[in-house]
Order: sequence, then structure tokens, then C-alpha cells
Amino acid sequence: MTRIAKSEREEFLAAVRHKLLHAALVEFGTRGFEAANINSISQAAGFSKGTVYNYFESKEALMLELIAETGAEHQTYMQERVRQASEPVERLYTFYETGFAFVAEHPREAHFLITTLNNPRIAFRQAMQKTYEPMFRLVAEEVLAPGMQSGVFMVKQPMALASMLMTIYLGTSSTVDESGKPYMDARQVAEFVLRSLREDAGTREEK
Amino acid sequence: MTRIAKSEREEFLAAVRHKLLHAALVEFGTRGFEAANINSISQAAGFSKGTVYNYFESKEALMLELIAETGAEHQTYMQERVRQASEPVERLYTFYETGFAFVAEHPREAHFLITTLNNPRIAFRQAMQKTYEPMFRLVAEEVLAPGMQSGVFMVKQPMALASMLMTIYLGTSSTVDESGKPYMDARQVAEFVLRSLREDAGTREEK
Amino acid sequence: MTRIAKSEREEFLAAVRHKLLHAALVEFGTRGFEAANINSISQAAGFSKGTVYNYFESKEALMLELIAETGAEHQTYMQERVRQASEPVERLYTFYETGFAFVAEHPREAHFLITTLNNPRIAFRQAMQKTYEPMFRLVAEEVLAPGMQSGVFMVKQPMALASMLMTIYLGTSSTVDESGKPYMDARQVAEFVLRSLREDAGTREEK
Amino acid sequence: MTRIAKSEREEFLAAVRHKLLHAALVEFGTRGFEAANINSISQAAGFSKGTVYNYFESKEALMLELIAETGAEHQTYMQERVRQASEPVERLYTFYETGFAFVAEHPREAHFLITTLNNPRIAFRQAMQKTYEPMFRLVAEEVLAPGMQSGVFMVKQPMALASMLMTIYLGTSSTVDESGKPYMDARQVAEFVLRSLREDAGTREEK
DNA sequence: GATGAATGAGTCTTCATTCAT
DNA sequence: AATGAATGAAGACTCATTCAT
Repeated sequence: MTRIAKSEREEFLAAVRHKLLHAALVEFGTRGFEAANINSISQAAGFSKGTVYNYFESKEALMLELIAETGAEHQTYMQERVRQASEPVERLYTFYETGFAFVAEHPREAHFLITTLNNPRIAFRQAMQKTYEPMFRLVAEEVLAPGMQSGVFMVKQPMALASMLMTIYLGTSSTVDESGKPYMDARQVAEFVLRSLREDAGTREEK
Repeated sequence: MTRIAKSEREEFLAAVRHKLLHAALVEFGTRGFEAANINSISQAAGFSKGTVYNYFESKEALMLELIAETGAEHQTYMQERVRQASEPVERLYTFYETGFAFVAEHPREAHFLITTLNNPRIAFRQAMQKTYEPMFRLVAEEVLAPGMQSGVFMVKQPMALASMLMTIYLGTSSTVDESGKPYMDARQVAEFVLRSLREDAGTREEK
Repeated sequence: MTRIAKSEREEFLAAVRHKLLHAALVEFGTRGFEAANINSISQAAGFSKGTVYNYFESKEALMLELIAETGAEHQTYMQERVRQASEPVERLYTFYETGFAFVAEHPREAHFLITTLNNPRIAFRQAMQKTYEPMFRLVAEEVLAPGMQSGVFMVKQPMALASMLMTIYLGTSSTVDESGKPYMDARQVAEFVLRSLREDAGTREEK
Repeated sequence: MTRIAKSEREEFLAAVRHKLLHAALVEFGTRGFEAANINSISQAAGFSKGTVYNYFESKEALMLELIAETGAEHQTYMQERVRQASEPVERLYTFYETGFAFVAEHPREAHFLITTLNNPRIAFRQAMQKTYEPMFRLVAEEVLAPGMQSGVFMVKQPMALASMLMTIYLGTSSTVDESGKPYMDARQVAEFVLRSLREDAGTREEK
């Protein structure tokens, strides 16, 4: 996607494409895929009605590319930061802090991704799953696995747990009170999760 | 709404209304509000296309009533069962077991509610919030509060925590693998939560 | 229509019919035939939706009967009063005064008749013409003809002139200023017409 | 609206717009606003059904523009010709002759305007009034007023009289016999009016 | 490549009319 | 005769998509 020595022409086209994708992000995020108006997207991007069709096959294709690009952006953002933490517990804190930061810094992207997660169209949900798969693996393989190996975390089913950690991230960062802020901050969420994960937690009698 | 000695006529009308609501549940759940076809709903319920308008003002009104009724059904289902458990920890287990059971028994209702939670239309999200408010209170006041008072749970912010417990319920019960089953079962989820909630959890050094 | 010794039943039915016609008058007059809602008419008359079809074949049949009855009412009103004036000039004054009085006393009937005069449906315009034919004849034969015979009026084409007198009546009585009052009163209109009709008028050189 | 050196594109669009307006004139005039089918209008103009919405906001907007344009056309037609007559009496003759000529030459426009005059929708009646206001003023200020000043006409209430002259024009030119012709011709109508207007008319005893 | 007019399928909604009760 | 639920035809309007310029 990013080749070296891109010609000016290519750069120009990529810029147009990016403008269109951004306008689509806002429109799809605000009104949902079905209610979104593809002509409005083109015009919000500064072009006239037909232009979007010079860059994308159809409304659905635009949506799918948007899912892929926005998901990848989210993934890259998370991965880069999580990997900077060296130790499992710190990585887990970093995961939630980075996650909440992404929502705060990129509210439109976050909103788009969250609403798309439960989009009624299977094709879109599948695209979301595919897009989030690397993030699952990031949590499972680079946060939970090292924690297990070093004996800090007690993890029985890494994928299921990764799914829950993601669910908790997506749920808590997007569930907001009347003022538009999440009920909990990243640290509180991380601590909640950590209490459960620690090797010595739950060693007491259960129920 | 449910009066005793309802006349036959009233019962008949209520039955028609129910058929329409059920057809709407399926259609809205499957295709989403915008893509849903209101004529198809009427016909799926066994009537001709205009009939739905004898019972509901508009597509939007139908959606709002469906949210209210389905949400109330969910709430009643949960509340009745949760209250049967006498003790906080058991109540928490029951909460998740009942929640997962609802999803298993009423997959269409559950799917409808989940997808509506992130519907782009504010009016629908607000209706969902209003509908779920009693369930929040159920968790906060009848599960968490007793647990705090009896010293089993360590809870700092009951509402925020109730929100998280709900989020975890909705997220884990609706996030499914390829075979359509949740990654975790109710018990696993409840245990995860419980480990975090217990008074003596997290008493170790934090980070 | 009004037979002696009408049975109670017949009277009751006639009363219902009259209520329906009156409601139709208001609805058709206010919204026009096409926009009128026949169920609203039935309900405005105090009955439920289907009742109007027990008395009238169809919306169009109701309209045609309404035209006939309202037109006849207007005609009767005018004829009775005009005939009480014995002499042509007085009859002409009476014609306009009665006409304006009808509009003032029966604004809904008048409004209905006026708007129906130019209804786009030919069938309705023809019904109006048929209904107003006796009033034409009243003007031609009982106002203008006597005036010609007695040498007071100079009339070349009685029917054409009758048409104009009617036109002037209908136009002036229904053309209102911002406050809803006609620009001229009956007397002024009658005087305008009379100046033209008098035998010695226009004996001067024309153009 | 009519600029010099209009580009070809603009001319083309204006032509399309004109075709649509003409088709609307026929449809609205024939069937009335409510019964008119906007898809038929578009297709009668030679386009597919959606095209009309590229040029007009809605059915109602199309109607309002049609009233304005057709009314203005009528007004221009009348004004140009009436002003060519130099002297009041001649102007009055010209007014009726021009008016009848307009109806003969532009029967569809005339029919549309007449039926719209009594349209049940207030918005349309108001638009008609606004459109006809210059014609009122033409009669009052450029026909009646000069006649008063030169002592030929006896006019007490110029606006009320202008209204009556307009009413007489609209009524007589549109009231037709079975063969579709007006009962009177322009000259007869003008003479009728003139007899009433002349200074020495009606100087005899009144009633 | 950009434009934006034209297309026409699709859908919500209204409402005259029917008919079982 | 009265009711009012059911019917389904009809129509205003939207908008994804095409394509000539």
C-alpha cells in the first residue's frame, strides 16, 4: 500500500481516496450503512456525486475497505504501543490505556468500529472479525501467553479469554454516561481484569 | 395490558399484534431497522402489507414498541430468576446463567436487542437505555449492594460496576465462534467476574 | 324526498344520511374531493369508518349527491326570496342580497359550491351545472325577462346575461380581502349590474 | 433568469425544466393537484419518473413554481397589450380582448390558473393572489385611475372595482357552453362593464 | 479523472372499499 | 344497520448506479 517512490499522480489519487474514506467513516458512523448516502459522502469529501465510483466499486465495497483500513489503523495503533511494554502485567495495563486513548483520540473511528461490530449484515461482521483477528492474537499471544509462562496469569483458555478482554475493552470504552464519558477509566478496567487473571486469584473456595 | 376476562375480540387483536411484533423482531433483527421492509413484516405475519399500519403508527413506532416489549421481556426473565437466589454470590452466578439461558432460549430476541444497542439512531439507543435501566438497577441494588453489605464483594462504584457486568454479559453471550456458540459459558464468565469482585481479591500489591 | 307519514325508521335513516352529508360538506369543502378522507367523514358524523358505505355507493356517489342537495338548497333559498319581490329591479337587488346572505349564513355550503364549480373532474362540474340550471333560469326568466317586457332592462341575450349575473354573484361573494369579507356588498354589486342593464344605459356612442 | 450568453448547458437544463413545467401544467390542469401523478408528469415530459426531482424539491414546490411562472406569463401578456392602448376606454376594451385572447391562445394555462384559483390548499390560493396582484394593480392604476382622472369613469372604490373587473374577466372567459365557447365575447363583456363605469351612468334615481 | 443529470428499482404510507361479526 | 379490521392498489419520494461530456 505504501510503496517507495510513489509517483505524484499516485499520491494525488491516494489522497483523494483517503478523503473519500474519511467522509465515509463519518457518514457510516453517524447514520449507519443503510441510511448512509453515498452521494453525500462524495460531496462531504469535496467532490461531486459520482466521484466515489471512480475509487470504489459500490457502496458495499467502500464499506468493506473502510472496515479493513480503520480496523488496521486500530490494530497498528494498539500493537505498536502494547509491544513497548516489556512485562505481561504492564502490557495488560497498556492494552487498556492504549485502547481508551484510541477511543479518545479517534472517536469517529472508534464509533464506526463499535457500531459495525453488531451490524446486521453478516458480510460486515465477518469483515470486522477478520480485521480484529490480529488484535485477538496480540492479546492472546503477546499479553496472556507470556503472563502464563512467567506464572503471573492463570489462564485456562487463551482465545476465550482474549475474546473476553476485547469485549471488556470495546464495551467499557464505548458505554458512556449522559456526559459522554465512559463509566470507568482504563486503569480501573485493567485492575478489574487483573484481579481475575492473577495466578493466586480465585484459589479460594468457589461458590 | 393483560387484564383478566379480556374479551375474545381483545384477545384476537392482541394475538394479531403479537404476530406482527414477532415478525418485526425477526426482520429487524436480521436486516436491521433501515433495511427492514415493513411490508414484508406484515406479510411474514400472515397479513397483507397494509395491516401493520392498523396496529402501529409507523415503522419507527413499531420499532420503539418492539424495543420496549422485548426489553421488558428480557428484564422480567432476568429479574424473576435472579431474585430466587438468596445470596449475593449465588445471585451473580444466576445472573449470568439466566442471561446465557435467555440468549439460548430466545436467540432472536437476544440478537435483536444486541444489534439495537448500537443502532445509529439516537432514539433507538435511548429507548434501549430506558428499557435496560431496571436491569442495571437489578444488578446494582439486588446483586452488588447486598454483596457489599455482607462483606463478600468489594465494590467502589456500584453503577460503573453494574455497567461493566452488563457489558460483560452482553458481550460474552453474543460473541460467538464459527459454530455459533459463545466462547465461554455462563459459569466461566461468572467466575471471572467473581474473582475480581471478592473482598480479598486484589489485596496484593497493584503494579 | 319528504313524504308524509314517514315511518320512524325512515326518519332515523334520513337523519343519519343528513349527518353524513353535512360532515362530507365540511371535509370536501375544506380539503377538496381528492384529499378528503371518507373515513374521517364517517367519524366526523359520529359513526365508524364503514358506515358511509351503508348510505352511499362510493366516495364519488357521495360527492354527487352532496352537490345535488347543496345546490338544491341554494337554489330553493334563492328562489323563495327572489320571488317575493314583485318588480324586476327589486328582484335584481333581492337576487344579490339573497345571494350574499346565503354565503353569510351558510359559509360552508357556499365554500363547497364555489370550489366545486372549478373542480378538475368533469363529472362534478357537470353536476354543478345541472344543479345550477334552475338558478340560471330563475335569473333569465323571472328577473331579466320581466324587466325586458316592462321595458326597464335592455337585454339582448338573456342566457348569456344570466350567466354573467351568476358569475358576478359567485365571484364577488366569494372573493374576499384579508379579513375574509367580500370587497363589495350586495347593494354595490347590484347597482353595478343595474347601471348596465337599464334601458337607457349605453345609449351614448360606444367607443 | 434569462441572461445573455447563457451557456449551452444552461440552455439545455432550462429546456428540460420547461418541458417538465409544461407537462405539469397539463397534468395539474386536467386532474388537479391532488390527483395529479408526479411520475406521469416526468414521463409525459419525456423523462423517467425520478427526473422531476432533479429540478423540483417536491410535488408542492413544482406546483408553486408553476403558479408563479404561469401567472407571470399571463400578467406579462396582459400588461404588454393593455399598455399599448393609450386611452382609458380603449384600455378597458383591450383588457377584455387580451384576456379572452389569452384564454383562446393558451387554453391549458388559462384552465390551470382558473382551477387553481379555488384550490382548497391555502398555500396555492395565496400563491395565486400574489401572482395576480400585479394584474389587479394594472387594472386599478392603469385602467381605472386614468379613466377617473380624465372624468370618463365614475369609480368609488378602485380596488374593489378592479377585483370585480378581474372576477368578471375570469368568470366570463372560463364559463363555457356545451360547445366549449364562452357565452359572451370580449366586446360584449367590455361593453357591459363600460356601461356601468361611465361617468353619466347611474345618474338616474336608484331604486 | 471529475462531473452531475438521468435512471428506475424500491419502500413507506395512505386510504377507498370490502366483509365477517 | 353498524362496526372496524383487513385488503391491496397507488403514489410520492429516495438514492445507488450509470454514463455522456
